[in-house]
Amino acid sequence: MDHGKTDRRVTRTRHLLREALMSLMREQRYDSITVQNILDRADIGRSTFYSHYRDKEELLISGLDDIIHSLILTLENPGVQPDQHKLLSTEPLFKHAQDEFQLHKAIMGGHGINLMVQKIQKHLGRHIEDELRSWLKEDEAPAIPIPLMGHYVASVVLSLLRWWFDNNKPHSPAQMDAIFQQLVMPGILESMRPKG
Amino acid sequence: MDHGKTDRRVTRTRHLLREALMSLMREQRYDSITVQNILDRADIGRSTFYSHYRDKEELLISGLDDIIHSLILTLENPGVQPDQHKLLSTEPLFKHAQDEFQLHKAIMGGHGINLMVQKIQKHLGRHIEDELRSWLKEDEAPAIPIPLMGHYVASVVLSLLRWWFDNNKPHSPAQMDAIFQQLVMPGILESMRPKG
DNA sequence: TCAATACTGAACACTGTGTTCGGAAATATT
DNA sequence: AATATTTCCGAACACAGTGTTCAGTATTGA
Repeated sequence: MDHGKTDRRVTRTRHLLREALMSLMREQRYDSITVQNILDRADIGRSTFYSHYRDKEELLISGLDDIIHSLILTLENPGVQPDQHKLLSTEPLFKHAQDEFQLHKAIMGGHGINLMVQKIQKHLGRHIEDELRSWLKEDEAPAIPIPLMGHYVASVVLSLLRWWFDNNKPHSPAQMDAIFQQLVMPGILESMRPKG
Repeated sequence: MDHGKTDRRVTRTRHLLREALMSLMREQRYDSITVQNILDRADIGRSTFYSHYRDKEELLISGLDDIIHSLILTLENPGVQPDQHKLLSTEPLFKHAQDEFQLHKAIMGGHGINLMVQKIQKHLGRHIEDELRSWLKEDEAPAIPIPLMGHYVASVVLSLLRWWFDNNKPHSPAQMDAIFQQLVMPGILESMRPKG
């Protein structure tokens, strides 16, 4: 009935591989990591690897999709009621990044990791677009294209996150969110007024 | 006396290699370009390549440093008098990008090209920091760290540039600069007031 | 116990890297 | 023009990493 054990086994192997890659990414840049490195650390055979993943990049993506998903959820459901003066709360993101420091560092640090950043940026951008659109009354059109604003906000979030890491987290998540709001909201509010 | 010919010859070879790389980057991502590809396109021998550059990345950087330099100059000397309501004019940048479209596309498009973006961002960030500091009266301290603001502004500039490319340049350079000002300046001005 | 499924690891072909070196070609010097 | 110097050429080589194959082993489920 519950043939979960077989599946768990498969999952376990994949899990080991992901963990090995993540672990290695904390020590060296993604580009310089070898499939053999991963194999050694995970203690997994070569052919086993290739029976699960087409190549290194597929492994990377598979591991990162989970993280992205949880990040997106974190941002989209901040557990706070909507606020006309707050586009989105980035505090949960910074908090998440603080808790899972190593992981985020691995993500932000690497070179071939930009897929990741692009992906987050895309999701986040879309989410922000929706949020912005909901602010508009019908037949209103903002001075700046909504998709551009989404792109803008998403890139700022990630840019602040990167700065925060590169400078060893000199502020608390709440402070970082406050900075974000302070930098971004005035321009957004200004631009959302149809005839400024 | 004028032994320029020898130097020109060397320069010519290097130039051919750079051009070949740039040309290839317009067609495929940097990562997938082979040294042999470059050699073939430049019609240069293998050992000659390695007598000039340590590896592919060094060639990339050598070619890009020039571009970065000219971009930085463009931004730092916009030929416009300083303006208390304008942190920097990005119009020259967008204009430059329009004129040298292929090149910029190659720069923004690639994968391993992030060195480039990082470099520009660093220079630009520093320049903006200086500009911001000049706005402050002595013993004033802004609510948000100056370096963070520099990082923020630089990342927005590059982010807008990228959006502009990805969406086939739907606006004029002047319009893009206007959008930049509109999004960024309110938050900056707000944050520069020492006690808001 | 038997069959199915998942893992192993050695061997292999292949692609790309960076080095070496004898000789050719271009350039500079006299 | 003859010679010396510098630069370039390209084949050959050793090396590292990729992805595949396959016969054999270990695990699991009935």
